[in-house]
Amino acid sequence: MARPREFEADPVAEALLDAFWQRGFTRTSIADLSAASGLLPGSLYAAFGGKDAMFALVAGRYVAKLRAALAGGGAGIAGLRHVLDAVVRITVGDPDRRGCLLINTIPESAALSPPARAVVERGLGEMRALLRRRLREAGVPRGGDLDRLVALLFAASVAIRVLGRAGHERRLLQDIADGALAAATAAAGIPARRRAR
Amino acid sequence: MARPREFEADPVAEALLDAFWQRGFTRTSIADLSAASGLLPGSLYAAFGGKDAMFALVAGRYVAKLRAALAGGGAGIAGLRHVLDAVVRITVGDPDRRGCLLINTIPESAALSPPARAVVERGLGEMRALLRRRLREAGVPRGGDLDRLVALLFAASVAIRVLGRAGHERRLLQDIADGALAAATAAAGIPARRRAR
DNA sequence: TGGGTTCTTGACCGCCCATTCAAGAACTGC
DNA sequence: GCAGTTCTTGAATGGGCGGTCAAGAACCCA
Repeated sequence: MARPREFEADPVAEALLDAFWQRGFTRTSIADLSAASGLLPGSLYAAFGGKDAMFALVAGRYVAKLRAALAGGGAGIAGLRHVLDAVVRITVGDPDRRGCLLINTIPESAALSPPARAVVERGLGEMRALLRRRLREAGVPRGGDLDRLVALLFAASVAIRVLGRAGHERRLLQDIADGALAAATAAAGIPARRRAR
Repeated sequence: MARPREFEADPVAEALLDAFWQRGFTRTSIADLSAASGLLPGSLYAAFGGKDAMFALVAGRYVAKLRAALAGGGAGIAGLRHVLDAVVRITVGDPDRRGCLLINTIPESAALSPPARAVVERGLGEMRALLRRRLREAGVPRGGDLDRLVALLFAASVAIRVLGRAGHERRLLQDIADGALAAATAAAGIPARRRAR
């Protein structure tokens, strides 16, 4: 046995996530991470490895949180509504409007290590798979229609996150969610209920 | 009069655009710009000012090219189809899959100078306005429906560009365009013609 | 109490960044 | 051909980057 570490990994990882989420991978320096976590560079490297490993860790935790935020809401069309509304809610609920860590990372994914890039890509794939599952539960049969609806709902989710980061007003983001959902329900032959505004 | 410059501004600006488009603002160094343009740093600074000014210039040229690429296609629903198909075409037509310079810049817009940021925001606003104009031409009256349709089509365009940069297959991007267009035509009461696949 | 192990500290490394500048080169007008 | 002006060159600047490391501190166990 030896000297115990003076910090807990969880809150430190959360602080690293905050830093990466706000400034992105490239523009977040080790000094930023050190300031955000309260740990000196040496301790960060001893505990987590290099910047790449820190980002991969943080991205994995982010995916888990996203998964939890979008879970529930029941099956069928209600579940779809729940997912899209949750996307809007978490987007505008962040006062810093940081958008989605995974999507923000796409333009700089060439700067990521392969493992970190894999975490990002798997996370996005999971979100797309969630929408597909919900559509299947809503009674949409496999086929071209399903593909098109998954694409549309995925696109809506991505755009809500991107335009949320760009600072667009909630109304636009909600219009995207409503428009995509109305399209999905109509095309799938599910009675859609227009959302009150 | 004095010594004439040994290069033309236009092809040099085009080279700068290529560099920024590929690697983004932050990760593109002056050395990158120098290598891409064939000019030494001193000449770049003398001709264009600092990195910020170079990016603002380049972004303005990019907007002009985008405007040209999306123009035409006639009025009404045909014009809308033309715009969305053009977005898909220019996205998958780029072998490097660089996506949209403006949208790629959103996550790092905090690193931009205010003038450069303004160019980016105006460019995106112009694209949204183009979709709104086309919808009006297609007979959609002003009101909540118009807002929702603009939002959906804009979201589709943004997502096509983002997911194109992420390397997704053409099929997904075309599904997004088709889904959004089908939704728009259906919701607007315009007879939609399903696209052949 | 003392040896062994692990953690923390903060200075340090070499490199690359955006930017500047003095010196030389190339041109025009006289 | 000379003066004046502008352009090009290439090195230099200070600062920040990701990453490392030796030294000291804190702990467990014997």
